[in-house]
Amino acid sequence: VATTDASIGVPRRADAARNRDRLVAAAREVFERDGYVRARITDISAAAGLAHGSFFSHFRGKDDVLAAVLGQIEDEMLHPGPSLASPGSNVVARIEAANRAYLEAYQRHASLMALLEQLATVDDAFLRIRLERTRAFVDRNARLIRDLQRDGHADPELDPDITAVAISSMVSRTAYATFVLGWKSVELDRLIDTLTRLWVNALRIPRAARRRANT
Amino acid sequence: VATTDASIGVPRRADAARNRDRLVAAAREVFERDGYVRARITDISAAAGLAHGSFFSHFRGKDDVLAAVLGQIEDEMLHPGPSLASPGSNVVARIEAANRAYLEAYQRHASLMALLEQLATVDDAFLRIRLERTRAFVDRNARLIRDLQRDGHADPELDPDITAVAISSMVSRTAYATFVLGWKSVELDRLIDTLTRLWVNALRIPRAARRRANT
Amino acid sequence: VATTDASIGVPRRADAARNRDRLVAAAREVFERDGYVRARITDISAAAGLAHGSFFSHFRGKDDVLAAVLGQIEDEMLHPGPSLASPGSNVVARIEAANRAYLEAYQRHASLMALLEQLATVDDAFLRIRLERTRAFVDRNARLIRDLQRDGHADPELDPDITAVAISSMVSRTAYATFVLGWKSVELDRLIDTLTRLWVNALRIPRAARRRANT
Amino acid sequence: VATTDASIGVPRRADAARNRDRLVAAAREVFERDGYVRARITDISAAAGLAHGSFFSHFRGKDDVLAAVLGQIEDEMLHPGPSLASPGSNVVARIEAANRAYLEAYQRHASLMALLEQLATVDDAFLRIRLERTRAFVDRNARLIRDLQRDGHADPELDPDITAVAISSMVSRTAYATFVLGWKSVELDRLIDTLTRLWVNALRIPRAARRRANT
DNA sequence: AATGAATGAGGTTTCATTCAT
DNA sequence: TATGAATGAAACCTCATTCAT
Repeated sequence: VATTDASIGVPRRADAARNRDRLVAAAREVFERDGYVRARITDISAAAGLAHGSFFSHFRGKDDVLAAVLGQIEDEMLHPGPSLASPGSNVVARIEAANRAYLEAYQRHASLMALLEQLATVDDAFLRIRLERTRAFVDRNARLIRDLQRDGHADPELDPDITAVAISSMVSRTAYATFVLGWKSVELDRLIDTLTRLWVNALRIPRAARRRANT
Repeated sequence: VATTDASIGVPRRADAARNRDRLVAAAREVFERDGYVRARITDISAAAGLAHGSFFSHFRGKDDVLAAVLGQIEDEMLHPGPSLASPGSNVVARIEAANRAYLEAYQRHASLMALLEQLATVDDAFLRIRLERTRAFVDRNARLIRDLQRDGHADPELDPDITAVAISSMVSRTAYATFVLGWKSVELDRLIDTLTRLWVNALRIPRAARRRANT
Repeated sequence: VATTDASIGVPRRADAARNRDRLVAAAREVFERDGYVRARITDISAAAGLAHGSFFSHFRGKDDVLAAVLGQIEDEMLHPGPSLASPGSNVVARIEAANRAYLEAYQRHASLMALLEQLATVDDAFLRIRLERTRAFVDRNARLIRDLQRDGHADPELDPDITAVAISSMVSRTAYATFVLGWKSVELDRLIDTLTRLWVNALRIPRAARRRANT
Repeated sequence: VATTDASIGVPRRADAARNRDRLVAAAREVFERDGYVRARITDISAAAGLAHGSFFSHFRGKDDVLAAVLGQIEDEMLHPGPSLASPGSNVVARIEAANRAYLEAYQRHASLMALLEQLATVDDAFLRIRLERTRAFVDRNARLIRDLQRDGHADPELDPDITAVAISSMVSRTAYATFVLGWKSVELDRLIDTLTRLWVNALRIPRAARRRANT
C-alpha cells in the first residue's frame, strides 16, 4: 500500500497523464461504493472509460491505485486548519476552530472517511499509516493538555495521554456516526458546539477561558 | 447473517455436535486472524481438523458460520453488567461501574471486538445489527443525561442526544485503541479512572456526586 | 446397469425387504420427476423415508437401483397381450389388439416411458437393453410381414426389415408424442383406430382382412 | 438456451472470433461424444486448445455454448430442401424428394441428431424449441393430408392430425434407428424407397399417382 | 500506451460413497 | 441393518495479471 508516489514511471504521452487521473478518480468512486475488498479492477477501468488491461499501464495492482487515491485524499484532507497548538488566540476558540475544520472536512468527505475506516480494518499496511497520522494528532493534543495542566487550566488528575486519545476518539467517532452511519440528522453548528463544550468541560478548562470562547 | 440458531438442523449424533463446535471455534480463530473476507472455508475446515467438504454438513457457507460465531460472541459479551440506569447508588459510582464492566469485557474479548469492527465495515447485515445494539445503549445514556439535566446535575446546555453519542464513542473507541490497536500499554484502573473522570467532567456533574464517587 | 437381480445379497431381516421395496418405489418416483441424471441418492433415500446411508445397504449405487426399477417396469409392461404372431384370429384384428394393448400400457405408464426414452439417450448400457427388446419385437413383425407377403396378403415390394422398423417406430413414437409430450388431447380409440388403419394400409393388407377387422 | 447470437458481446479481435469458433466446434464434439450432461467445460476448453478460464471470456456457461452449437446446427440443418407443399410435380414424387432430403441430411449429421434427441429429453428449454419445429412440420403434413382427402386422393377415414404425427414419427424415428442406433446397414435408396412406399400406401394414395412415382 | 483476450490459480459447492456407532 | 456424519473428488466460476497486436 503505502507507496504514495507514482508506481510506473512518469507518463510520456500527453493523454497518459489524463488517463491516470481518470483511473484514480474512478478507483476512488468504486472504492467508496464497493469497499476496497470487493472493488474489481475491471470496474475501475470501466468507470474510467478505459480498457481492462490499460489499468496495468499505470498501476501495478489494486494496492497501487489505493496508494494514489490515498495521496489524493491526503491533499484534500490534510489542511488541518488552525492547529490546536497555534498560539495567539484563546484555548476554547482554538478548540472550536479545530473541531469546525475537522467536522466540515469530515462531512465533505464522508464516503472517503468510510473507506478509510474500512481500510484500517482490512489492510494492515494502511492501518499502520493511519496509526502514524493519528499518533501525531494525539501527541499534539497530549502536549496541549500537559501545558494546560501545568498552567492550572486543566483538571490535573487526568492522565494526559489517555485523555488525548479519549478526546480524539470522541470527536472522530462522533463524526463517523453522524456523517457515515447517518446516525441522526444533526445541525453542524449544534454538533460543533456540543463537542466543543464536552471537550472543554472534560478538561475542566476554567470559566474565564470558556466565557471568552462563547464571545 | 446473525441468526443464532443452527443452520442445518440440529445434529443428531454426539460427535457431530462436537465437530460443529470445532468448526465454529476454528471459524472464529480464522476470522480473527484473516478477517471475514480473506478467511477461506478450507482453512476453517483444516483448523477444525475436518475434511473440506464436512464444513457443508454443518453450514451453508461463510455467512452461515459467521452467524454461529456471532451467536457465540453474543453469549459471551452480553452480560451487560451493572446498567447505568440501575438505581440504588450514586451516579458517578454507577458510571464507573459501567465503564469497568465494559472495559474488562473489551479487554477479555479484544480480538473479537476487532472482528466485530471489521464486520461492521464489510457486512451490511451485520452493520445493521450493531447499529441496533449501539442505539439501545445510546438511548439509555441520553435518558440518563436528560434526567441529570432536569435535576440540575448536568450541564443544561449540552444536547443530550449528541452528548450520548459522543460519550459512548469516547469510551468504545478508546477501548478499541487500547486493546485492539494496542495504543499504549495502559493500566486498566488508570484507564477506567480517566474515562470516568472525563465523562463526569464533560457532563459537569456537580462536586457532591463526584466526591461520593471517589469514596 | 443391466443387472436385474438384487445386488447386495438376500435380505436377512424382515423389515429389510420392505425398505428395499420402498427404495425402489422412491427411486422410480424421483427418476420420473428429475430424470436419471439429476436424481440424487439423497432424494431417493428421503423419499423412501430412510437415512441417506441406508441406501447403500441395498444398492451399490444409482445404476443399481435403476436396474431394480427397470425390473419392476418389466413386470408391469411386458404383458404384451395378444401377440401379433398368435394365430387363430384374422390379421387386422390381431394388429388392432396389439396396438390397443401397447397404447393402453403406454398411457398408464407414460412417465416411465419418458424415463426410458431419456435413459436410452443417456446411458449406453441401458440403450443396449432397450435395443435388444426392440429387436425382438421388430423381428417378430418382420416375420409376420414376410408371411403376409408370401401369402399374397401384403405389398410384396416392401423390404420386410425396414418396414418392421418403420411400423414399430410409427406406433411407439406416436405414443410418445401423445402421452409423454402431450401432443394433443386425443381420444384413445381414435388413436388406436387411426394407427391400425395406417398400419394395414401401409402393408396393403387386402380388403377381405380389413373388412373383418372393422366388424 | 437456444439464443443464436453471441452471448458475451461481439469479439473485437480477429483471433478472438477464431477462438470462439474453436470453442463452439469443441463443444459440439464433446457434446456429441459425452452428451450434454456429462460434458465438462474443462474438456471443451482443452479440446479447443484453450485455457480453462478462457471459456468464460466467450460464454457464460454450458447453457450458453449449447445455444451457440444449436445455432450452428440450425444453419446446417435448416435447408429443408423441396417442401412437401411445393406444387409443380406429382404428390408421390414430392414425398419421395422430401424423404430423400430429410434422410440424407440425417445421415450426414447423425451424431448431431443424436445430440438433439438427447437434449430434448434433458433440457426442457430445448424440448420446447424442438416441439415448435416439429409442430410446424406436422401441421404442413396435416394440411397436405386434408387436401388429398378432399380431392379423393387419400383414405378419407384417416384422422389427418394423428396421421400427420404418425407419418412424421415413422420417418424420423426410422432415420434415428438407422443412422444413430445403427440398426442395420441399410442402403439409403432402399430406405427411401420403402419409407416412401409405406407413406403412400398408408394414405392410400391412388394407383395413378403411385405409378407416376415409380417412373 | 491502449486494447481486450488468454491465462490459471484460487475459491466455492455438490454429492456419491465410506464408516463408526 | 440403520443411521447420518465424514470424506474428497469433481466441477464450476471469478478475476488479477499477462501479453500479443
